[in-house]
Amino acid sequence: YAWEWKEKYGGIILEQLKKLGASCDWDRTRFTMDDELSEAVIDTFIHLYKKGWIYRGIRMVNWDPQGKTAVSDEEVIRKEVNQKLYYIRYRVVSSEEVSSELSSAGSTTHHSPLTTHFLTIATTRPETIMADAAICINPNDERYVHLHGKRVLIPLINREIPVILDEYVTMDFGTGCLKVTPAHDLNDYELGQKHNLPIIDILNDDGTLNEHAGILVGEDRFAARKKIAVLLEADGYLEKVEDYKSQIGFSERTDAVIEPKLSMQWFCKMDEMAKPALDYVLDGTIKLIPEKFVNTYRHWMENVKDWCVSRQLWWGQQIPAWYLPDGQYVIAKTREEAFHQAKLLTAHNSPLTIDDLKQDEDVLDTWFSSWLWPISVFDGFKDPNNDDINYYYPTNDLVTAPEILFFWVARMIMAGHEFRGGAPFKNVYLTGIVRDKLGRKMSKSLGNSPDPLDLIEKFGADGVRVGMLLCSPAGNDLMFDESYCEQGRNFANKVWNAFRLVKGWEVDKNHANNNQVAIEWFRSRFNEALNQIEENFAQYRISEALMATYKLVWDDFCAWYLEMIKPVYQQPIDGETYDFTICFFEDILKLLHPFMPFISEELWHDDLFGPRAGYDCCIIAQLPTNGQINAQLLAEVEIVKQIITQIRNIRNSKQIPPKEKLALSVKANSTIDYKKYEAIFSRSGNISALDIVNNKIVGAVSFIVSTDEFYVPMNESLDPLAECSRLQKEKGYLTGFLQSVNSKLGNQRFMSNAKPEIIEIELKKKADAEAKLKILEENLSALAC
RNA sequence: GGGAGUUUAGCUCAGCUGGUUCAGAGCAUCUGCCUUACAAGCAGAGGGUCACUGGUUCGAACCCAGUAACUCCCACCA
Repeated sequence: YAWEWKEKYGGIILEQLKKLGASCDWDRTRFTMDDELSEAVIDTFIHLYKKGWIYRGIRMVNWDPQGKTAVSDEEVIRKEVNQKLYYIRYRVVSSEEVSSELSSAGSTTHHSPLTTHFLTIATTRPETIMADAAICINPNDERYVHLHGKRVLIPLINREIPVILDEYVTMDFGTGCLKVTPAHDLNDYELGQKHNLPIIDILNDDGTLNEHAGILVGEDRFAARKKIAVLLEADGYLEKVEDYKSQIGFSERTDAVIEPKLSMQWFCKMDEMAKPALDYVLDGTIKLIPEKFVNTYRHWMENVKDWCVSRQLWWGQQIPAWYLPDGQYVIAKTREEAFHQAKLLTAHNSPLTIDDLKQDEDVLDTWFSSWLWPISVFDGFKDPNNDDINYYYPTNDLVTAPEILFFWVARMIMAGHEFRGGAPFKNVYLTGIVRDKLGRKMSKSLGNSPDPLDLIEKFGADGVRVGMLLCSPAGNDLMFDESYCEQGRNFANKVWNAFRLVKGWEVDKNHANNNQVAIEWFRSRFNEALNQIEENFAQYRISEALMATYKLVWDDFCAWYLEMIKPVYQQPIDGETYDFTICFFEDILKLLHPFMPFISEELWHDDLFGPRAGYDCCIIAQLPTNGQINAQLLAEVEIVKQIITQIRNIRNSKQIPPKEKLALSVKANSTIDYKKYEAIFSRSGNISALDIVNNKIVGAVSFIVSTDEFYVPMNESLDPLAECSRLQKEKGYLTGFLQSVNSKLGNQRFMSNAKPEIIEIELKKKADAEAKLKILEENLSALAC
């Protein structure tokens, strides 16, 4: 990782070291990688060179004239700056030269002879006119049809340049005439390439004008700008000057204005490598998760440009190119080999010595070593058939950030194909970017990134981890907020408290187990959740897997299961229930471990779970395997839970304390055997007795769950009016619901078009609603209202 | 300018070939409880014109078209 970021931070590290007073020639100190990686990088470079995929070419770099170095894109800071837009006249050369006085050029608005013999361009950089290679106009621009095929003279130096046509020029910006300066602007360079224009570089490395400029030689670019404006003005070439705001790049280190500068660089051809790398992703050999990145990836790969692999830095792998004094070069692994090759290039009796060779001072792009990572990390270059690489290549999952999908991931795929003949991994999981609550990227300059150690101090390592994972929905950025960590801490606390409860139980082996239903229910519920969690993991939905685990532990295990089996105060628990509970708890620890490694491991080794052998650790414990699910039991317990909720509601609304026992009578219309759940009603609902009845009970609070009727007798008499309005309200809702179902079923086109199972569901909805309505009406009439 | 994506409850997000997972989850909020594991808790409750407009369909959060806002990547304007 240090290597990966060296390009970005290498300079900063050097500065710091210098400040500390380290004494050596830092500017000439190279930081290189370990020998084996270094060798692999050089070998692959040579390999690609021999295939003809490495070549030298011209590229525009960001040049810092003050630091006299090239700077990377990340080190260029763009700022909005007030500038001047200079409107400059160029004289059109024509056969019928009209001699006219330039000095009285005040009236250009109407058709004076001037407008036909001059064209006007707008530029923020008048000092570069000496580097102009052409004037470009849009072929569709009707204003300038008369200029097609003409030539113009650059003011002051009177060099003749052509007028070229290209749709690149926007007609409504400036004057519609663009000066083309291939040496000092990237777009102009490309335009120049397209139209075969000469490249005239008028700037020295320190930003002063060189002899190619012809005038103002030796002046700094900004001084030259002012002076040339004066000269143009004096000779009547300056039409006007406007204020103009635009973005300008500044060097991060020296704050100098960045100068685009053409330079020779090493390139790696991409088209032949991109094709197979694209295919791996399109044919599913490599899966990108989330899938949306496939589109981006394809777009990139189809429009890939050749990769500039050389960098003007001191830290990095030096390019294995060696120059002869005459400018020729050879590519070789060592100086000796280079010398050997170089001799072949020179005449027989050449005086060339090995010391005459000069190695290229540029280094390779950081990604030129990083793309080898999946192979080099297992020593796959030096020893291509070793056990590790055979086992780990291709690996299952690569987890990385989407912003380096192209820089790193795509290139690893290319390198994998080229150097090992296959994809380096099967799945790429792209994480989100961590942002703060306001959606801003976490960064040092904004100061909005919390210190992880502070967070851990506050919420615990598990709490912070859970917090991070809770807000990591698959494929989205994560909006980080401390409250998630708080939730994580609370969850860890909950687990701890559940442990304390179980730990405190007295066990009586002779006690009978009357918790079979609860135990069987939880086992089913656990298996159901396990399926769901596995499925979430398989789809890389980490936050959802966590939430499913969270709910299993908090709701099902703590809130329901433990409450169901919890022995009454100071009573022992039976041995069987206890043993099952310990097993469940242990399985839960295994599920929790990926999210909460510390607390789960800590509890794992407590003697509550029995003695552990030396290496019996939660981290390597096998996850529980899928077991049976009793679907009917699960469904029935859901109904039981609803009933208990209803009872709790009654307590709430009638201000009955939870400690006071209530009786419950059931008039079952379904086949559910409620007696089976009596223990649960008793423990979780504090129900004294469960009676199965065949008739309605008058004077009791009634409610309906599913299609069964429940009655809770009250000591005090009920307020019939309040009961009545409650039932009326429910009736109103049901009637409306039934109406909508009926209208659907009455619709001919629905009946003929909808799938049979949909119709069946609608029919069941209708039947259920009707049954409920019937009960409600009976209850209402019993209340006599 | 080119490309990709997002828009569902106060917040962060599910919603998997249009119909029981259809309007959901967690957090936050409100109400009542210091009930013997847990107030960092328990028990309840409220809360949404599924960005907007139109279309397709018996039926749209979901499909199509347009509009708006936001985000990211790449290229950057004389």
